[in-house]
Amino acid sequence: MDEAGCQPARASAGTMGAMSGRFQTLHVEHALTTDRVATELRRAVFEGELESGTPLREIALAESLGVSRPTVREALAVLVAEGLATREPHRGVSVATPRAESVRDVCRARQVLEGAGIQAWRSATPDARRRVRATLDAYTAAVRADASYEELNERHLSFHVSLVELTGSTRLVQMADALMDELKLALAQVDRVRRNAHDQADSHESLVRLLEADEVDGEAGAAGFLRRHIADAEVEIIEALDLQ
Amino acid sequence: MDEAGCQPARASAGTMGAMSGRFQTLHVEHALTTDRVATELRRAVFEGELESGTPLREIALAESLGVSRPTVREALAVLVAEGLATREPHRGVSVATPRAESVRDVCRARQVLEGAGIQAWRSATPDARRRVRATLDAYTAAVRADASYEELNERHLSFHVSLVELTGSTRLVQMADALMDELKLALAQVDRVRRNAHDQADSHESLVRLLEADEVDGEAGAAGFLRRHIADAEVEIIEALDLQ
DNA sequence: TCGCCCGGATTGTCAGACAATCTGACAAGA
DNA sequence: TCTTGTCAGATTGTCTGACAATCCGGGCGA
Repeated sequence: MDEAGCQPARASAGTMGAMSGRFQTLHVEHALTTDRVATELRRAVFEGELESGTPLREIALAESLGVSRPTVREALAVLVAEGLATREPHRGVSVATPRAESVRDVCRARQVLEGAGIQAWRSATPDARRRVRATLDAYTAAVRADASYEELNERHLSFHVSLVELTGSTRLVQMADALMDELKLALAQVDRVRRNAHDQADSHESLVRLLEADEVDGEAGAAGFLRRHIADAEVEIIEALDLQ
Repeated sequence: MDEAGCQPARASAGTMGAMSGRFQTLHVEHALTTDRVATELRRAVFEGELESGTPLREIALAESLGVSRPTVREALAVLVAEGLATREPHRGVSVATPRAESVRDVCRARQVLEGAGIQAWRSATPDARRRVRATLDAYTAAVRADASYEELNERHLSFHVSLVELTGSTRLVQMADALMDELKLALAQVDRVRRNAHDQADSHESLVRLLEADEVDGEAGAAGFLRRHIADAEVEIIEALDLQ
């Protein structure tokens, strides 16, 4: 039921936009220009073209994107609502600056959402269970194929979202998507140096093996595994941010 | 959580330039009109003035609120982002219609978020623990004082949010707030008939007693209590909706 | 009856304008 | 020199007016 094209084109734009390459301006059929602009801005943020803290001037964006200022304003409001940018009254919108505290908060929230997914493993639909395996396989395949940094990120985070999908709640999945977008923003600010952190595919394989063996609870089960995994990711990202 | 409803005194916008004493533009809570409009629309939705499905015409709203159409559009975008309204391309924005499925989904999500709060009881800050007790007391006091339906709702849901605050995660609290807003929307559509459902204060008292006794886990503990409580609320709301 | 076209209504988007406010720099005074 | 007041430029928040695209309901013809 997640694949059924629900009406809010915005939700899927977040996860699909970064993967779908660069044909945004041409191929979108009846996409409203506001969404187009928002998607373009998201892409620029995720790919690090816009550094954290960069002010997003309405007039400059309107001219460079070939749209009007009200349209830009609406798109900026979307970005702000998603937490990817911040607005200060009369001082405009700028790219959000991920602080260590916000990374900790995001990871605490991930802990809850993904943990709920794992707890729901036994009662989850076979479809959702298959999807966990599928997203993991896609991730490991991308790792072996030496895919781009952005694609690895995308597939890695998609796997974690698929854990939340085990709960069967579209709202929880939406929340997880928003959290992942914030992480993508933070990761985009990290210098390209640590792009090699993606040999964790094996770790995820172990996690899914535990699930498939129905070893869910406890510190030795999938739950504990996930807790450690997210905690590791947290300190890793924070360290990367701290040393700029 | 509701700020003092500041109706900004924007009376005479025309005749101000010619006089002498022109500095001293006091910094009163510079409420942007977009936020004012969004707040007003939210209030109208929560108090049932706008029935579910009512189309929100931009021009009509602009005239009746005394603002321009772009401002209304921005406010509507906020409502849509919050899930209180839905936009269909080229057909405009209308008040969201809570379906049984969405209520189920909201309750599933609440189960996860509030459950996480309860699990975090022992590790929560004393401040957060006190807040749970405080919001409960405020709720029961309102019940005894025979407060208005809206106020009872507000305090009831505030209590549930305070459970999520035990996690210490601002993002989880934000998510809970959004869920509660959706519930408020659904409850606003329910006819006033079942306003008597608010003798549950005792039930909440039992829940907090379990927490304060550190009896968290298990079906006999606070966790199980919460699960049953939310499940009950779910069927209650859905039944109320189904019989229109 | 069914399908097609049409005019009104509404949205999506644009252009231009203005006041309020913030920023940065420069001049005046201690 | 350091502080302070003022000012011009830049930017936002909001308004007005306009236009094309699209959707809706109704009349027309087959």
